[in-house]
Amino acid sequence: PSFVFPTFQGSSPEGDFPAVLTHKDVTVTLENNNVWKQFHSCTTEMILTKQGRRMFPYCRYRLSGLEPMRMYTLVLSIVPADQYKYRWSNSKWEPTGIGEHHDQGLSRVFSHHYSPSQGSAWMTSLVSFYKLKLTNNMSDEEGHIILHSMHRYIPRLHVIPAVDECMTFVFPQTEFMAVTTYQNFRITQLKINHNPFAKGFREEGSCSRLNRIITKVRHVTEAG
DNA sequence: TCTCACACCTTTGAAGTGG
DNA sequence: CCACTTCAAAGGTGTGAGA
Repeated sequence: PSFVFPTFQGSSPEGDFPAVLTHKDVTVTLENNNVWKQFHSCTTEMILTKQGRRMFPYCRYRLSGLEPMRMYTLVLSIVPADQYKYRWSNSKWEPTGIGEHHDQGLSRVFSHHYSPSQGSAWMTSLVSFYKLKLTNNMSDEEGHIILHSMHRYIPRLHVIPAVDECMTFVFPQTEFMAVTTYQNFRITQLKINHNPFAKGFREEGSCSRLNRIITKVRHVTEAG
């Protein structure tokens, strides 16, 4: 199956994108659609690092309509959403020329760690690609997905039955900008508020980061 | 723009504990 | 045995300064 990628809009009204896609009796639900929609409305950004960075949000699906006894491999690929490179300018993303060529030889896919499994196994639990890591290191040997910073990408879920043809599912709201430093402050705030690993940066109640810093400074001052 | 050391946090899994 | 708790190590965060 081929896909037409949506045109770039920067932000879009909520509810534009389906949380459910169906192809040949197979239905895929983007389970964390609400979080993706929040990020997408600010244009999602994903950090690239040399050693590899997890995505947040990550792709989390619920599948139905698979043949229970059949074996399937589930794979996530991340492909360019368009041919441009971008810059963050005046609080907006704007195209700034033709992007880097997407090296097919270098492009990588991420096979879910339960692959292959029976259809029944895939359908009884959520399928989360939280282990997937993104890197800008062209010489990466860890098998991470290699992307170019300041380019726009879209994840695709591939459902591959043992011998039949591959089914590909694309949720436009999972599109993101690859960056090495967050450009949009609103994205940083969304990450901090939603990702458990970033809890240390939340400003809540009397235990805020600012208060802790002040306390620490006071401590050092009193000790010295 | 990119990289790194860092404080701060969650997650993981082994070891301990009681029924 | 099993279920639950405790604990320390491993490892995921954005930061902020320097390149």
